[in-house]
Amino acid sequence: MKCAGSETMSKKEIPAYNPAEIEPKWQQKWETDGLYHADIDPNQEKFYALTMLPYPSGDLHIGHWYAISPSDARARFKRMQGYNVMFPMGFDAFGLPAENAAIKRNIHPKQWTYKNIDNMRKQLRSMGTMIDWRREAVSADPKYYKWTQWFFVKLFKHGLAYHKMSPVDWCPNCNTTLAREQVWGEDRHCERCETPVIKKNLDQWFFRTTKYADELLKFDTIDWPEQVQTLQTNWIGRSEGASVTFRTEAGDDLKVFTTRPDTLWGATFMVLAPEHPLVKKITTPEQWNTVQGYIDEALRQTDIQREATDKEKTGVFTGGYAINPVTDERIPIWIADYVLMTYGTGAIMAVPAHDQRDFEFARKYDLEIRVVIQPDDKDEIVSGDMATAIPAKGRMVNSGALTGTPGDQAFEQIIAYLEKKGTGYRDVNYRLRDWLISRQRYWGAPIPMIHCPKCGAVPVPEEQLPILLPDDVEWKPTGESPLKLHPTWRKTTCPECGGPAERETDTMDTFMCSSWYHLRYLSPDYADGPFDPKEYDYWMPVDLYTGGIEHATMHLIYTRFFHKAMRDIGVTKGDEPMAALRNQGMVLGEDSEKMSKSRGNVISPDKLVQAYGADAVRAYLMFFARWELGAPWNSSGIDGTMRWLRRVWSMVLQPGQGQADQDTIRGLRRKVHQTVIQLTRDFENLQFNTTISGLMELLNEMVKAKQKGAWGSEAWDEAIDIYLRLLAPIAPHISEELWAALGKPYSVHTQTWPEADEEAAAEEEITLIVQVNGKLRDRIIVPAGISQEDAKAKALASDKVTRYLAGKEPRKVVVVPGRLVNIVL
RNA sequence: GCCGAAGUGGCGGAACUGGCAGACGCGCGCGACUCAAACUCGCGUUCCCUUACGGGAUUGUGGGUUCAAUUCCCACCUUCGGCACCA
Repeated sequence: MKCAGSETMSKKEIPAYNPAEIEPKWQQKWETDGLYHADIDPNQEKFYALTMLPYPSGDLHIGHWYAISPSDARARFKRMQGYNVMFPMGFDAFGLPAENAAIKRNIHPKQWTYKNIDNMRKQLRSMGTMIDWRREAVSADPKYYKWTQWFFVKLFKHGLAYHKMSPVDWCPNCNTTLAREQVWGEDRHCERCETPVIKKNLDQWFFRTTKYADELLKFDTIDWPEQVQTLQTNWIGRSEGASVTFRTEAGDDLKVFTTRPDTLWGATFMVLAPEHPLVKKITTPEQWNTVQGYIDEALRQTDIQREATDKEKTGVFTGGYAINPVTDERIPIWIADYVLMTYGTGAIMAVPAHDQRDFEFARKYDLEIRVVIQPDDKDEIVSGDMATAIPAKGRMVNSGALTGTPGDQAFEQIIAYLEKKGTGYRDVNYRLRDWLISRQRYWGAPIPMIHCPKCGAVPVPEEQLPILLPDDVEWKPTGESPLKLHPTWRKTTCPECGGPAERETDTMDTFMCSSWYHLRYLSPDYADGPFDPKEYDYWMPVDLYTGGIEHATMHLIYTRFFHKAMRDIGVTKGDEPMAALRNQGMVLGEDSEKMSKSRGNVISPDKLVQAYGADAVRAYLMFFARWELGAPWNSSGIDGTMRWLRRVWSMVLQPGQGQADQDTIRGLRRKVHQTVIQLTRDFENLQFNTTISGLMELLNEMVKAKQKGAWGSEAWDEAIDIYLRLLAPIAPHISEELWAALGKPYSVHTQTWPEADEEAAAEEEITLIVQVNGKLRDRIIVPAGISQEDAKAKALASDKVTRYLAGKEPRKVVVVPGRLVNIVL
């Protein structure tokens, strides 16, 4: 007889599980041994596992752990499966927070950044990751940004970088311009500091992302989440339609884009954006004062005020007229701020009967509303009776030669008509804008361009790169680029004519640095190019990229654009940089709010590591939520994970006693091999929470088997061996320590992933579910291979069933082999 | 307004292909150990009725398909994310 008491009495003294002792010990040894070095091996299949690199803000946040440690476990799993896995790390080291912190504390941004990097390296090591540190890349390092600049020059030479004067978004707090993607929300605030942006007219550098708009919409060769595909597709905003040219009485042609060319006969007026360049020419002298007044008013308003959708539409008549190219009628030209200069041509043909905005405008200013589309499922539309516009497709009416064209043909017919007439053509428009990359700040890669009064904008010759960032600079933000205020830095000579010239003083958006960091990891010290082609050919593309969804329309569009542009320039190969992408969710504070210092709900990973050890923190982060969703932190939850690791510890080290029977042994092996099958599947699918619960379940079974005397048996040794290998990716330290304690050959991390023995995993007996009218009435233990007839017979013979049958014949009996019998009365 | 995701016990979540809803863990309750507490271990824990046996309800709501629905279909509600006068 065995009871808790006798177990206690026979207990041998085993060392306590002390992560503070074993974790640094193994981290050191792995480092010394170069255990995680990833080198080209043509005989082994490669796996490039990449996690979005952190900004060196000072401390690793629990969010970094949540992003990195499950990804690390996944990479370790792949490695045990036999892949040659590269898991690199680096730092997105340029950027504003360094300058802001430097201003506050009066230390140099470089010093601040590199001090933080040192600290974060230490923290990343304490996590027990399999990072190959030889491949680390730091974007603020001249040997890195030399190539960022080199890429800029390449883009410029191939016509993909250009500068122009334009109204751009300016963050008055960050004192710099922002890309369209970095302006968020209804109030158009800065993505970083949440200050509402304003417009400034500046000469700025852009990358021609719009050239790749169509290709960026294709996702068929990559395994990316639907959500990211949708976000990018919406962001790019492709609209198919037509460009139509209207003559004006003032002489100039007016081009508009429309997605509804089939409504052209209903275009009864035109509207220009107030900033439209033709406004001056079109406006008649009598109307000039009114128009000028309206433009002044529009310019005084912020974008937010102007673009508020609930605002009543306003506008003024210019006095000018255009000619509708299909009706040859004179139609008035208005200006109104509901037409945006930034989309299409900044001018529209207004079809009030079939566009709600135009309808509201027409009603307010008493302009003609002419019905030209009649949907089949609606009564005849009478313009005077309309309460709203009818934007639906339908048969063309009042449309000259095309009257009667059915709705499904209208689009093609009108395009053919316009193209034949020469007044319009099929066209496509995008919401996507070119990427504004100029930043008026110090801590970034200088744009390698020279402005020569004679030759214009000339790229710095490649052999002169990098253009180093000077250290002796006043980096206080004044709204001007700090580099502009440096006494000597900007003065140079023109590489083309040799005359005096000036350097570009803006620096690059840091998203440019992070568009190619995955390439620098390949060979961070390579001096003959941005990367070693040998490394590229072996490792690229990235096999699994993980990171937050917040970059869907920023980094993840930029890096795809960058890759495609470089492919066309001949630098990279293949169409996409990252073959698969997965997003993790966010860890919220215990109050279910986003963690922030001001809320005081920040969880410090360092303190958790001190209290529980890295293995417990890693495991808890993998266990406590669905990885792709995230969840609020729960402080007591981690105690359960710690308890589990301690139980693993004593299960392995504490000997048992007795002799187990065959059923126990068979049951043990069954659970072990079933767990192998489950964990292999779950790791593959990044379902980290169930890998942990699977191991917890197996532990519970093993402890029971041990109590029944399984300890010391062959099956027990096999179970322990497999358990430690399954645990290794999740909790690398404790598994290594226990592996060593059992005298197994170093290292558990170079072992192969266990193969399931399907036969051992198979169930011999199953619980047959017996339902009556779909309700559970009985469970019967039967042999796994039971025939349908036998299952039916057993179910009908069940006492509990006969009670419900009450002598009647069932109408129907459904047998699902191996699962259940449903008796329908 | 448009696009997308998600709604399962007190909480985080599980359920591979339509087949036992609630695995695993937290929390909680009872018990063992202890002078006591912590740790640890054992048992219980969706809700309602019932002393019990047992029964009923239940995966946001309402319908539908099916022998059978957390899973498929339709409508709606809530929450979150994105976009927003995009012609």
